[in-house]
Parts: sequence; C-alpha cells; structure tokens
Amino acid sequence: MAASESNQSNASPLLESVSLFQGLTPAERQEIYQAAHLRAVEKGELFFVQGEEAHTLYVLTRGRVRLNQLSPEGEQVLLRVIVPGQLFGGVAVLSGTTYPVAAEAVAASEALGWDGETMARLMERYPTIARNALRLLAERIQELQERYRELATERVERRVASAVLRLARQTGRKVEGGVLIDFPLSREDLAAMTGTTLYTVSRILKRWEKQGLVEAGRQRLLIRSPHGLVVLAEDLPPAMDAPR
Amino acid sequence: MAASESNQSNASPLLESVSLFQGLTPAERQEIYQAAHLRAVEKGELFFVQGEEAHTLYVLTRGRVRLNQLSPEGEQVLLRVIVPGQLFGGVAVLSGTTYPVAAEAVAASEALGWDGETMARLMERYPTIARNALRLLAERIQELQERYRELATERVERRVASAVLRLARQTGRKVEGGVLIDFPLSREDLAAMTGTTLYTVSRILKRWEKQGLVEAGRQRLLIRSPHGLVVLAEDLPPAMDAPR
DNA sequence: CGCTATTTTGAGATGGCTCAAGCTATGTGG
DNA sequence: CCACATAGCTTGAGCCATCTCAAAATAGCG
Repeated sequence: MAASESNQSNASPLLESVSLFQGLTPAERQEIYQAAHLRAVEKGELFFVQGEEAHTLYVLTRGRVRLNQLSPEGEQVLLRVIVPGQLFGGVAVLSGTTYPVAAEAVAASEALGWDGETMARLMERYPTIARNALRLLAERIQELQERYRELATERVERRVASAVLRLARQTGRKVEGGVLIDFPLSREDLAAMTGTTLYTVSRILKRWEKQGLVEAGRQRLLIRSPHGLVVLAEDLPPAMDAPR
Repeated sequence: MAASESNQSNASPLLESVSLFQGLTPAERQEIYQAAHLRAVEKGELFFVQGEEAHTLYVLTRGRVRLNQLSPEGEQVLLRVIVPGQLFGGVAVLSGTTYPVAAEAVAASEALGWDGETMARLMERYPTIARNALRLLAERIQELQERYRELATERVERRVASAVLRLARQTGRKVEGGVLIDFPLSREDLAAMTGTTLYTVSRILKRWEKQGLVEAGRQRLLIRSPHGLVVLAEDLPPAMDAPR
C-alpha cells in the first residue's frame, strides 16, 4: 500500500530524521516509506485503544499524541507525549501482544503505519532497523526506570518540575519571554503524569507563578525560567547552608 | 575466551531455557556459549556499579541478583530481582551508555557475559537473537509502565501486595504451607521496591500475619495465601457494601 | 451571551512519614 | 558454650504533605 495513493514524493523529508531509520540510504528509506500507509486522526480521536490487538507500529509525522494508561479503577496515567519523528505502538507490536496504552491525538495528527509483518520483513532485510529499535527501546527503559525512581522517592513539587522540564525539552517552542509547551496541557494532565491531583498541581503552578518561574494559563504553560525549575527538580539548595 | 577454560561441556542445559537464545539450534547455542566468559560473584559483591561504562551483557546462571538504582540524594530503589536464565546489563550495552543501575549478588552467583561487540556480532549472525532481545525489552517496558501506573495511583498496601506477588511468581519456592520467597528479603528491600518506608512495610506485614496471609520472619517471607494477596492487590472488595 | 470545561481556593481529614525507643534473632569472639 | 554485639524488626506518638470535597471564579466556545 503506497503511503498516499498518488504520491510518489520523496521519503527523505519525512523519514530522514526518524531515529528508527537512521543509517539507511535515501533509496532504502524510500522503500520503507512505500511500505507504509498514512493515517490521519482528528484532535481528540485515538490511533488505538488500550487492550486492542496490536497490529500497527506508527511514526508520527504531524501533531501531538499522548499515551495514556488506564488503571482498572479507571484512573488515568499519562505516560508520554509523542512528537513528530517518534515511534509509538512499537512496544506492543514487537512483543506481539495488545496495546498496553491508548494513543490519543491531542492535536490534528498524521502518522505513518507499518503492520507487524511488514515491519518484521523490513527488519530482516535491514538489520540496521532492528539495531535502532533495540537502542530506542533501551533508552525508553532507562527513562522509565529513572522516572520510576523519581516517583518512588521525590515529593510532588519536584516531580512536577521534572515533568514540565521534560515536556519543555520535547515539545517546547521558544517564544519571547520563555519556552512554551506547544500543545494544550491541563492541570489534570500534569497531575496524571506525576501521580498527584489537579488541585495540588494548581497550587504548585500558582506558587511558581508568584516566584516568576512560569506563566500558567488555561491549558497553557509558559516557562519563564527553565533554570529555576531545574533548581527545584534537582534540589540545588538556593540557600548556602545545610547540605543535608 | 572459552566459558570455562577446560570445559567443553554442552551449552544446552545452560542456554536452552534462556529466552534471549530461543529459536536457535543446539549447535548455534554452543557457539554462543563458547563466546561467553563465566563470572562468579560472591554474595554481597557487585557485577557492576551504577554509572560504570557498560561493556558486558550478562545472563545469570546461578544465584540471585538485584538491580538497584541510587537517587542523587542517596536513596535506593530496588528495580528488579534477576533469577537464573534472565538477562541483565543488556539495556545499557544496547544503548551504548553507562549502566543505569547497580547489580548486586544477593546470593553467591554466576553469570555468562558477552561484551558489547561480541553480542553485536552474534546478533548480526543470528538475527533471531536480535528479535528475541526486542521482544524482551518490549516486555520490560510494558511491565515498567504497569508498575509506574501502580506507583502513581495505588496506595502503599496494594503496591506492597503486588511486589510480593511478583517476587513470589519469579523466585517463589513451593513449600509446605505456602510459597517462600527464595532469597533474603528485608523490610527495607520491600520498601525500596514500592516507594515507602521500612516502618510502613513492617506494619503491613504484621497486619497480614494477623490475617493469616503471610508468615514473616527476619529477611524471610512465606506467603500462606497468595489468593488473599491477589484480592488485596486488585481491590476485589471482600465485603459486600460500599463499592466506593 | 449563556454554557461548560477548567481552574482556583478554602477547610478539613488522613495516610504515611519521621523520629525515638525498645526488642530479638543471629552470629561471633572470648 | 556463653555473653555480647549487631543487624534487622517492632511499636508508639506526633506531624505534615497531600488528598478530598465543596464551592466559587474564570475563560473560551458555540
């Protein structure tokens, strides 16, 4: 299935910056691109739901996608936000199970998709892809372990600071006066990322606003002083005593 | 380097049940085995420390190994316990960074090790290994995400119940009267797995003991009623009212 | 311009942490 | 073989960070 019926366009602009396909020639990327199908999803719609049989591995090309995990009791955890160039759905396809998360487009989005067999074939033909995938998954594990530790040992304020910084690094857009998180992000979303409640997040943001660290609006967050948040996230004592 | 200088012994007993090497012929496993070096480590010693340049990927053949992550403030989190047949150190080797955790032998242990280049060569020759590795890492990610959600949304008692059940599944030994966790496990260890304190764990275990769910000794835990713990871990209400 | 989702704020409750003290197996050296 | 040292465990009391619940303010959107 061609990526888009009448479209013979070059894959390079889309795939050359995708880390899953690093180390391939333009011709190879073109072939990979031909094997993909493009899927567009409206804001608020889902690429897949949690528990669904995993068939397709996606690379986002436009928009923003959040990966939510729902607990048996119905509480949500926001595991990560996908930006263009990143892989999602891969974990489930590679382990041959059901999707462990839901993928919701938080803005109008498009992604290239390969079904499991196609991707297996491509990896066989181009072992570089498998190597890249291994590296990507390994990095994900490291990040998850890091965040697990954070959740287990740090207080809420610091966890929120880390989450905001991570979002800024991933999806931040430099604007006058700071870095803007470039998609609608509610207090509740931040709470679901950090294992707290929207009330606590609201209070924390208010405090930060008073300290001039951020500017928080409705589903909007502008980071005025990334450094200030780093200080919070890492417990660099602003004072001079008590190294604890 | 031969696995053990004078040892031409068959790899099968050691490697055939290792999921990283599933789908290979005995001859291939033998070759892989030849490329390994065996490392023995005393109880309490480390295979590697956190932050060390990652060179070797291990498969445990005897003993028990715990993977600890140390926070910048010096608090420990126990990420997982490795039992024979399982891979460890792989994440760091595959992503080409430093070990993100320390690996401590909690009993006298032995592991087969392959350095990064050797493993890369083997994977190139036997793509099946790479496929297996992808599957293993993908499963790890799923488990970590699950535990992350748990830590973010569940209360302490339930988290401890889940951790105990996980340990029982992994390292449990059936004995008269229940399932015994088969290595020394302190209250502090359980606390470090679940993001709480040893005091809280102590109280929880006492309560469980009174309910006849477990029998807790010094670094020793016997699960009398796995089902009872499952009920706790999953919030199946034992009473009939207040669905909350 | 009214409706609805989001956010703020207050007040009260509490789960779990902290710190302090005592207890008890287990191993060790005399 | 005993007495002591030690690591691991228990228990109590007080506290506090964070959650809960309730209500009001605000901001977009249709």
